[in-house]
Amino acid sequence: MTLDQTPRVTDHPVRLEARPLYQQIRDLLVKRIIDGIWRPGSYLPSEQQLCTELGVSIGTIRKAMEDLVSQGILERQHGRGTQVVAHSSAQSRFRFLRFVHADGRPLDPVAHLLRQSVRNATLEERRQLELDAHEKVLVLLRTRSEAGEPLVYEKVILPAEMFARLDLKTGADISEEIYVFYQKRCGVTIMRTQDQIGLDSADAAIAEALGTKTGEPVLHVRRISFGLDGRRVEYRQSWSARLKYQTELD
Amino acid sequence: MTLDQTPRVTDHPVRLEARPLYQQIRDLLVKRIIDGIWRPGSYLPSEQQLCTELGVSIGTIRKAMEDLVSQGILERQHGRGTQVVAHSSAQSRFRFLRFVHADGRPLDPVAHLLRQSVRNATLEERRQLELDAHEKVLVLLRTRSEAGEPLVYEKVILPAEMFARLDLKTGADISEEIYVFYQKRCGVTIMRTQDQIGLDSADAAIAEALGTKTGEPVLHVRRISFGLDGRRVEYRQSWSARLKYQTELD
DNA sequence: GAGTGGTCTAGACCACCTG
DNA sequence: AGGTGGTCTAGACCACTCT
Repeated sequence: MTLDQTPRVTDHPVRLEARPLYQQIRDLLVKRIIDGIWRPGSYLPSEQQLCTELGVSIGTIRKAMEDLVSQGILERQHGRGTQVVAHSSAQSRFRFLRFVHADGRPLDPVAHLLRQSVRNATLEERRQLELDAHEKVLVLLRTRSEAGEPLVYEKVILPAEMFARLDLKTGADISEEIYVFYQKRCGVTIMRTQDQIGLDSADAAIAEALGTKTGEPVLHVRRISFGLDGRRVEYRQSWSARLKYQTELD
Repeated sequence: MTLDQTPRVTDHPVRLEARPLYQQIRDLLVKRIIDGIWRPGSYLPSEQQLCTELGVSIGTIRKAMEDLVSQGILERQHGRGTQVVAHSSAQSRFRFLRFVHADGRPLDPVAHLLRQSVRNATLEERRQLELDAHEKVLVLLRTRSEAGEPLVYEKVILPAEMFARLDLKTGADISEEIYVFYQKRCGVTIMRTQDQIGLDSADAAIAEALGTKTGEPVLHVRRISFGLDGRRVEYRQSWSARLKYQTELD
C-alpha cells in the first residue's frame, strides 16, 4: 500500500504491485482479521477513517469491503458500521448444517460428545487435512439428537495443535454449534466446506449410536472444511439412517 | 426509468420508485433478456450506450451489471463486451452435475433417453412444480452412462406447455447436457436448483436400468430447478448405486 | 487506433442509527 | 446533531481486443 509521489495528471496512488489496489486493500483487511487486530463481532474503523489511514479513495475501500461482505467475512449495517462476522449458533446451523428430516422439515438438534482423544493421524487423515507425518489429531466422536432420539453419528478429526484450546466436555448435551467454539476458543473461522455424500453400511459403532442394525444402509457425508486463510482445518464424517442432505446450487 | 427535470444542486435523476436506480436498471436488463431482446450468447450494448439510452451514469449501469454477473446471468470480457450467458455443455456439467465416482473422480457421461410421454401431473408433481390442476407434464426416463455402463437412472418431470418444443429423440446417446436444450429450444434458463439427497431402495425399473437387484440400497437425489424468472421449471429424481454426490458450501 | 470493460478518484446527497 | 453506510454522478486513465 504505497503512494507514488511522482506528479501525475490525476495524482492517483500507483500500483507498484501488479494487482489492483482494492484487492491489496481487501487482503490487508483479511490479514488484520486473521492477526486478531479486528476480532469477530467487533467494528472496523469507518470508511472515511480507513480512507485517510490507507491513503486511497472511499470507492476503493468500499469495493474491497463489498468483496468481503459477499464472502461472508464482513457484515455492514446502515448507519451503524461494519463488523467482522461472528458465527452464532443459529447462523452456523442455517449455513452449514445440511441435514433435514425425510419430509424436508429442518433439524434442531443437540450434540452429545461420546468420546475424545488425541492420537497420530492416519494416512487417510493426513491426506485429507494435508498434515505432516508427525502431526497429531484430536478425534471427537459424537451424536446429534432431537427429542432424545439419535439421528446422526459423527467422527470429527482436527489438527491437535490448532485446536489445543477447544476443551469440550465429554458426556454433556450441547445445543451450541461446534463451529462457534472453533471461532471463540481457537480463533478458527470456517469459511467453506467440501461435502461428499454417498452410501455406506452401518458398522457396530454406527449401529449402536443410531439404534439400527449392523450392515443396514446409511447415508454417509464426508466433509472437509477450510478456514479464513484457505487451510484445511476439519475432516468430518457423518452417518445417518433416516435424515436427508439438502443443498442449493447457483 | 424516469428523469426528474426539477433543477437540483447536483442535477441527479430521481427515484420516483422507492427502489434504488441500479436495481431498477438491473431488473430492466433481466426483463429484456427474458423477453428475448438480448438472447443467450449475444452482446449487450456497451456501458456508454446504455448510459445515454437510460439516462443514468456509468457507475449505476456497472453496479446493475455486476449484480447480474455475480448471479451468473451476464458475462463480461475485458476489451470485448458483455454477453448474456449461454449454457454450454461443459459449463452446465461443471455447475449442475454433482455426481462423482466413489474415489472422487469427475464424471463424463452420455445420456440415453429410454422413454418419454405426456400425461396429467400427479399431486406430488403439481406440488413440486406449483402447477394448476389441469396442467400436463412431460416425463423423461433416461440413464446416464460412462463407457457403456449405466451409472444413473433419472426421471425428469417438466411442465408440458413450457417444454413443447423440446423434441428429444428416444433411444439415441446424447453427450450434450439437457439444460442446453432447455435454453436453446425452449428459452428456459436454469439459474438455481434445490437438491435433497437421501437413501432409497431400488424398485424394478431402477434395478433393471442400473443392473442391480430390486431392494438394493441406492442414493436418491430429488431436484427442483428454478428459471430466470424464479419459477419452478423442472422436477427431477436421480438414482445411483455407486456414485457419490459432491458439493461446496460457502 | 478505436472501442470495450476495469480501476481509481472526488464529491454530493440520502437514509439510517445513536446519543 | 453528528456519524455511518448507501446511492449516484462525473471524469481520468489503464488494459485488453479487434481490425
